[in-house]
Amino acid sequence: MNYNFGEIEKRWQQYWIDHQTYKVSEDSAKPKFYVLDMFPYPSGAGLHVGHPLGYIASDIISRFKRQQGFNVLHPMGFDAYGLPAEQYAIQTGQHPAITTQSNITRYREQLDKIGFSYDWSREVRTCDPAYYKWTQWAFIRMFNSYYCKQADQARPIAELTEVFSQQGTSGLNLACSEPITFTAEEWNSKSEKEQQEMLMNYRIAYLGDTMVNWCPQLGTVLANDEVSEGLSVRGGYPVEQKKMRQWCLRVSAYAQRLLDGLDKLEWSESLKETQRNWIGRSEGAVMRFSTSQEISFEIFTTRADTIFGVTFMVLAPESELVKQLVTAEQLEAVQNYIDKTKKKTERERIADKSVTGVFSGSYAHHPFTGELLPIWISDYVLAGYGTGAIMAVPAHDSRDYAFARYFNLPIIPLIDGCDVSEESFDAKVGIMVNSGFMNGLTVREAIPAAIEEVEKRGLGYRKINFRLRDAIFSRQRYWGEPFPVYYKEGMPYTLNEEELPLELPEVDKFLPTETGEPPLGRAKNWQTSEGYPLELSTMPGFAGSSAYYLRYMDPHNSDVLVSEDANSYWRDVDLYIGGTEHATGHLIYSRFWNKFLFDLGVSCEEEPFKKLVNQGMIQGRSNFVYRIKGTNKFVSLNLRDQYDVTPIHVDVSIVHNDLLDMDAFRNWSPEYRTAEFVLEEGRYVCGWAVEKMSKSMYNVVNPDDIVENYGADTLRLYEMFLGPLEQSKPWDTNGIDGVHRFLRKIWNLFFKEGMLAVSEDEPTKEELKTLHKLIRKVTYDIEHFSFNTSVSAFMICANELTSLQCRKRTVLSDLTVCLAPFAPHIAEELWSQLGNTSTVCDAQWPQWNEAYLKEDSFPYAISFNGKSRYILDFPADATKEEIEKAVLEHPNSQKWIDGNSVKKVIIVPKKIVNIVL
RNA sequence: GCUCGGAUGGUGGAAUGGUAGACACGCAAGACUUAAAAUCUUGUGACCAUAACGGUUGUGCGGGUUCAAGUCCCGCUCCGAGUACCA
Repeated sequence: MNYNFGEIEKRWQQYWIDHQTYKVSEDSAKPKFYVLDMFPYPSGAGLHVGHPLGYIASDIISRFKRQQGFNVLHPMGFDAYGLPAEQYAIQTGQHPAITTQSNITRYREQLDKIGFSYDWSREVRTCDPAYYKWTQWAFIRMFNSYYCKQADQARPIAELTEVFSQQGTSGLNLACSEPITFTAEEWNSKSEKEQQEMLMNYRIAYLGDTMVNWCPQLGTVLANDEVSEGLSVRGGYPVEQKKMRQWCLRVSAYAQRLLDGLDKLEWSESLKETQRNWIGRSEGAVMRFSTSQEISFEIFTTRADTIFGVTFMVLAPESELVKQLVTAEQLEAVQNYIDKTKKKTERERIADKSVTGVFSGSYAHHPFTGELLPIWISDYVLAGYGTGAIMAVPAHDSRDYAFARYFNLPIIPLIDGCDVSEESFDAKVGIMVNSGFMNGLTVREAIPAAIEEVEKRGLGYRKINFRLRDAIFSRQRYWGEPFPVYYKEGMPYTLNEEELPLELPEVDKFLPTETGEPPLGRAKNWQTSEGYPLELSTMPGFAGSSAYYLRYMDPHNSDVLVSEDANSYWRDVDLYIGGTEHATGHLIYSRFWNKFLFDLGVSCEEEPFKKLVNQGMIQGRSNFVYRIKGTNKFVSLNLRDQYDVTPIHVDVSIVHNDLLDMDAFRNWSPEYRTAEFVLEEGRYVCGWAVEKMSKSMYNVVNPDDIVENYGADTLRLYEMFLGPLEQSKPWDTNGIDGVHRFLRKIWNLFFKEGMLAVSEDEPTKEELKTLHKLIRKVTYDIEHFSFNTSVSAFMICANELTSLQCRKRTVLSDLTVCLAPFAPHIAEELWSQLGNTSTVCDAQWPQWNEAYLKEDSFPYAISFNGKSRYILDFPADATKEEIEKAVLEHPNSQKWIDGNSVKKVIIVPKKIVNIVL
């Protein structure tokens, strides 16, 4: 009987389906374990070999935990809303639902071939109305909530209107867009519409006029995490700043909790750091500056200690203050400057590092010295951060320094001995000078002292600022969740929860309307039953992925997002595996969303993902042939220097171990039909390079092909064997034979000349040692996500058992159980061949026995005067005297002792044995 | 600029401060074969040496701690990732 992986894998996959092997339900008798993959967006290209990497790792953990007696929840679904399907729809007219469905079908086929232990009965799709009902439901709840900073949680907005009518805003500390105060009388005298407008200031989901990232090519706004270096992440189109009225989520209200929560999570330090930077907490002070005009304005600074070094002020061009502070003489120059900066896209503004700015004509008064400080306008100050205005301290801030140098403004150094002739001194160290009451203090002491003084004099107050902005939640697109919102007299109202889901309507075209409205403007009867118009934007991609892990707990419940029973059993995700690219997007939004649901009492854990592992990216490994210029002749890699050649990408599927299949190459493209080759040693060797996996580089490897040629078990093992899970690495099919060979070796331990040849004899001590070494190593490795070394451990074990000719049932049985998480198909087959009637996934994970692992001998390190060292083996129970004697009699030691005046010999196993001569 | 990673043979990569290079690929030699493929066996960091034993050196560079450093500490170089006028 040969290892016929194709037949075995197909048969067992069918068995698992027929027996619903991986279906799980709540079981209070067992501890739970929730293993989650980041669900994929089903793109048209299908899966390449890099996608399953994380899925294989999570599947190994799932199967392992199940064998250890856990009740494992391991679901999968699809993040089905997204731009590519819609872009494709615009080009072809094909409805995105159809494209998405066929892509999902293809993904599912590809995933099924790899033998994952998903409970597919729990599948969710974000575009399914039964699913997005709960996305819309959460939105309604956010709309109907405000954030109370005293209680530090979200609360129903009805509570707030009650309080407003009794005491106005007095005594309240609320997260809001604009800080405003009013009395109960003022509130009560407002009209319904005016009250609604004021409530917008506090809702967690609110409609706000904000500067947004507008992408003209995509025809939609984008969130900050969807923009990178001024270009859209999807598509790479330029993005510009534009003021628009948009739905927003008050994520910023949760900034501190999002920051604090990180400490308790088992995430990689680098990912936590990325989130900390994104949240961007900075402690400082707000200071008020009066001006030569009627008004005064506030700035934010983290360096209050540098107040005596302020020589000018700067406003962001978009700041409201500009209008108020510009003088008549400067009006034209300022207007020109603002027009110029407005024309720049975000990208140009970032790329252009040259110093620009214009004087407003006004002056601010220095709060301590009363000196006049010119107020400038420059785009190096951002409208969106702090107050959109700064105090400039050129001596101690490099940007202020560059500006001061360019416009010839004074620079006052404040730290003893610092040299600001060439550059600013930004470091927060040194002794203060030229600083009035702070003179003689260190910078560390001066910062709090300055804030204290500012507060005492009533010039400002301590303030913590966050970089984290509210999430912009509207997209002017078709293929997304519709908002459960309608408009009455221009004010938004949400639908009742009973009216959900509000299904995505059909449209004739997926483009904006002639009047520039989003595609939903084309939908017929897009209004409530009372005839009020419905919202035309749809929700962004991250909406549907923000709470999907909760839905998996109870995916078919039509009454609630997740029942209390299901939620209190599954609680949170014990292990989440996915890519780092979601660090500042999905992983922030999800945490925010979950915290909101936690405040509502829907989710019983405040953090959704306890442990998170980022699998590395699998890059492509391209192959090249070298064409001699102007010919159809190709020269092998190591001879190419002798010719003038052009490297050409060649499809990796016709290259094996970097050797070109020349016939296949001639058939690959008509262009190469007549290709000739210059060979080395009769072979054509291709060059290679690590590049992104993409069609144009001909380096995409499809997992289906690997499964076809080597089997799913080989693919699974090989992906793990490639290197550490978290490391990015190129895919290189070259080494796969070794892994495949290992599986055949395992197979051959069971079968001899086509027959099962398993012995019932008791295993020997040596055989037990080999087995238990494996169990210990693999158990440890799985718990530490070191799958590459566990595959090695299996290979060593197989080699040892082969050379021991070990065919003992007890040994092979445990070996099979250990192998099951990695290579489930072959393990099932061997397990059933051993006569078991249950599946190997329900077999108990074996425990190793230390007694079998005891070493007979132990290596001792012997060093002479700390200058040389030998390692000698001694029996584990050797006494100090025996070791001493043996060391001194050892020829190497004698040689060493004779030629050198040795005073001290040290023998070190775990404990040090000193021999003093 | 800042933050976080990383640097070990021809290649991918192993090494709780304790025999560096496990395991695998590749390569070489051998066995089987008419031959090739497949399979199996042996060898494989570099240098020196040998009939054989063996020796020297070696984990990006320079220091340090230690009986002992790829691993810990200090200072560099290079590479990768993220982030960026965040005051």
